[in-house]
Amino acid sequence: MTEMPNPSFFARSALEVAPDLIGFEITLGGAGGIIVETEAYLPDDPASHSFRGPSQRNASMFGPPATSYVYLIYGMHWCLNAVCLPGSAVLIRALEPTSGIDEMMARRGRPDVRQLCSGPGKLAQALGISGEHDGLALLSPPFSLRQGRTGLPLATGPRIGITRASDLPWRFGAAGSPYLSRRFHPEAKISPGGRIG
DNA sequence: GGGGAGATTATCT
DNA sequence: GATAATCTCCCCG
Repeated sequence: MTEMPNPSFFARSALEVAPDLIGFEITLGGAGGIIVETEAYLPDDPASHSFRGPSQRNASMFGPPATSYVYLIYGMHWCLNAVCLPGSAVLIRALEPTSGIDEMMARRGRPDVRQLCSGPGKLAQALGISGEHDGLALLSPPFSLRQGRTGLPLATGPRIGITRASDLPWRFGAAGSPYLSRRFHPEAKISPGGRIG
């Protein structure tokens, strides 16, 4: 029950992996938590960094599945992705903090647990993620990924903060979790631990 | 508790 | 030179 996922877990469309990652626990150097929010980015997706093909920044997105893709946004925030099939990735958007909480609070400079990992930039800062963590294997130290919780009620909605393809409901999360970057609309709830379609 | 401004820089046009 | 998968602070009500 607390096993690492098989590498083939990530050798699928990001659209399948993104909802399946909800409930997994990810840590870096012992700090991290339960994944409660993700977004999918695909190769033919205008909002994806891979849309115009490989480049220096997005090289990791074309590497093997289960690789990290870390990039800097707005000149100051790092974001962590899990690479799936080539050119696709899942943005890890929010965690429910479970381990290394004191350490994460120190990195964030805030005592509020709800503000530790409730956003892609926040969780990267809390876990100490930066450019040096780009292109690493997510299933090997210093990262760890394991099944945490099962049966979480799943919600979907439009992705956040993008200008292109902003209507697609490719954001996934644990409905009602207090650790989301933003709430989902109530009717966006899918099914307890269910699959997407 | 919601809306808006500003921060700050790698990457690509 | 414009853009960007964000966050925080400040103001308003």
